[in-house]
Amino acid sequence: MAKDTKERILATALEMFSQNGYAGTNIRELAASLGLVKSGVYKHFASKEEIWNALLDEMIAYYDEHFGSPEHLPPVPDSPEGLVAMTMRMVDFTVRDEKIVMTRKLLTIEQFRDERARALATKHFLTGLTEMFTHVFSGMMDKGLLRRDDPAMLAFAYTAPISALIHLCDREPEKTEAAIAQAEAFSRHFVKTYGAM
Amino acid sequence: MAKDTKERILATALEMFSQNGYAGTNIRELAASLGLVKSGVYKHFASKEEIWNALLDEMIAYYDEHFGSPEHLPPVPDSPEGLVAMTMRMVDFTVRDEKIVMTRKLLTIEQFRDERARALATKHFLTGLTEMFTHVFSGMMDKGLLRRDDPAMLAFAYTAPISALIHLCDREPEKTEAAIAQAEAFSRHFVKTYGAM
DNA sequence: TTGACAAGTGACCTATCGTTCACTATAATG
DNA sequence: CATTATAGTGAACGATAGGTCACTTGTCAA
Repeated sequence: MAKDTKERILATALEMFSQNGYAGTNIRELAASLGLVKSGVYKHFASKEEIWNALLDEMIAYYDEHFGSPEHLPPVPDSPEGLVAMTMRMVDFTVRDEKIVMTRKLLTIEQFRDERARALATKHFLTGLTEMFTHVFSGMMDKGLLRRDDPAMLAFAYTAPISALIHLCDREPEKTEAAIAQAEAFSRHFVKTYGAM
Repeated sequence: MAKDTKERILATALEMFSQNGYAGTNIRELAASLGLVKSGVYKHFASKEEIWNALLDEMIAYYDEHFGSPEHLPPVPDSPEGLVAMTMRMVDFTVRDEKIVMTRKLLTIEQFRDERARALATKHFLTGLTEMFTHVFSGMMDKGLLRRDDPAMLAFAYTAPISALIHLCDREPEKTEAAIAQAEAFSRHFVKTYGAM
């Protein structure tokens, strides 16, 4: 009946794959948790692997849509404190949005097995963030808010520690509050270190 | 015949688990790659899960033995360039030692499924490194080689980006050279930024 | 009203999983 | 030399995996 079954399958697949991995997930359970029997799943996807591919397609499309083009770059903050605030908004969102958390876990788990997961993981965890903050820091230097320096290096030095804390939240959710506090402390330390005097 | 079969099983299990995950590995293949038949494996381990547990025991013991106690802390460098050199020796070793690479991949893959893997991952990827370099930076500040600052914060700011590059090498080995070069550039940038003037 | 189609069911298929067991070869021990 | 434990074999086990298929149901258009 439900026309959105296909999407519900993908949503549940994300849930299960991100917890138990592709190999550790079986179609019976997936179907059962949607209130249908496994053969019903095959009305929407030809195979388990096709579910996996569709899920990756969705994740890649989502990433490109939200972070792929220059028009999605965040605004350049007007003050050092603005950078801290923007960062904390991003961190807070990314560790609390369940779908994004599951996406990260899935990429983390499957990065060694699947080529596309591998590529998306690097973009998602490293290069994407660095590029984004290269733009931010470049703009802040132009505004005289940051000491002149290599913006790409600063972006890497800034985003990698925060990314590490985000991964910590994924791994040990009970440490989320402490990790967020540490992210804020780090962000302030960063602006103190690199802020224009 | 071979008395070391038990260890060979563990070595092969590390190889396979780190590539395909626990659920994605089967005992038949594992046994075959050792040149024996699957029932032979059960002469040494009661179950697949026992192999997993023994492997984790080994990894935990190895970690505690090599990084667990204060006596294993690295010497405090005598110059900023000494810090760069020490860092690069560590990075070079850790991305080229196959067993350590596989250990990291295994922890990465299984961190969401197994409690002990989760705990070891946090130590291995985050807190262990931070503690180690907190000591290093504290010593360098005492020697007047680094500007006075919170050594724990500096250790976090230093190790997290390097850790991110190590993960990149695990994920995309063909980028190893570039990642190592970036690690060195980052290290130099760090000492320039925090070095005592 | 009817016909076509999409969505879901339940029984069944084959392959493979982890695991067991009776058995054999070997090598050390009394 | 007889014995006994160890390491390994090969066939078989039940369970479960992914996948198929004939069939039913509900919906909507002609």
